[in-house]
Amino acid sequence: MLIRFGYVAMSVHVAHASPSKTMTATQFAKIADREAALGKLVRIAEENLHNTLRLLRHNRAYDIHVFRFSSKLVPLVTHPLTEGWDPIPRLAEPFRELGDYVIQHGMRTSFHPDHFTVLTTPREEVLRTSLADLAHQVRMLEAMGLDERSKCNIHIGGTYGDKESALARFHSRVNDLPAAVRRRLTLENDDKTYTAEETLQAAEELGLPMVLDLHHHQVNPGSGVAAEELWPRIRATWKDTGIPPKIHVSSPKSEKDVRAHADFVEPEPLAAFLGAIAAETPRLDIMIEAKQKDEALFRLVADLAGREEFREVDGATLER
DNA sequence: ACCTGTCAAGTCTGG
DNA sequence: CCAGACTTGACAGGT
Repeated sequence: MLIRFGYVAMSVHVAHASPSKTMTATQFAKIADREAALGKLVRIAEENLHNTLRLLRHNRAYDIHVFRFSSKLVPLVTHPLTEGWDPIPRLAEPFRELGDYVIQHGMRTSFHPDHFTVLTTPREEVLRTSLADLAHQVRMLEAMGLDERSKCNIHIGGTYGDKESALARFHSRVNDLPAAVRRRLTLENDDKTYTAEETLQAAEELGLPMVLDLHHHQVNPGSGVAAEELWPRIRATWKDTGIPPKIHVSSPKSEKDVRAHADFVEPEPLAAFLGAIAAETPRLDIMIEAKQKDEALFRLVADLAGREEFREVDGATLER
């Protein structure tokens, strides 16, 4: 099994490289000249895109092939204050440059909208903004020239006191999505509401790939079925995508606060999981969600690479 | 340069 | 019906 590792949005090693700089809505509203205010947002977005490219170069230097873009690359883009504003044409060049770099170096990239994107919502307005968010992220991937192997990963959402009807809404809303959006979706089990089993069932029914989050499964295990038992079905959801299955790993911050992310990743549970699935899984991509970002990646890879069962292929790729 | 309260956004719980 | 928790990087305003 070939395993690649990646991290989320920002690096603890590359200084002053935030890809999520922003402006508050209050500040935006204070600027009388709307064109000037929008121009400022474009400048911030350019800086975010530039910093993202710096991060990709850093990733390349350390053999990191998996990366999640910040969901805040373009500030306030789906805010009501900027209604009717379309900054993507103005940002075509930096987006294209990012995408070219990703393609040139064979990287796997994705987006993961914030928890305000909820397709299960009964509220019309929330659904509208959720769809706008998704559409925006897909447009950014398109502006980068990245094909449908670059995904947008979402959770199913809330229950509103009735999981059955929430799931029914989820199904019909996914089916109503524009094809270009739907084909980019992946579904992830969450840490409170929709278990890995429930998420898997929805993914199978909708024909979407499922991202298994091992930490979420640990704190929201449902019936308690082991992740490796679900794995053959989860793996099967990736069959026709042209990309390896992806999982998320992180560790509880503390016993008191098990859902929060720790600085680093405990290697042991992951090593055990990988041992259980290695035989049936030729390739796997692992997204590390730890506070110490790429440093957590380096430590985890070093730990695993030191074990007998693993062989280091490059700085962020292992063979098991 | 550094500190602290605040920030666009949703959902859920509890009062 | 409303306040607070959840969670998080960065802003904004102050020293």
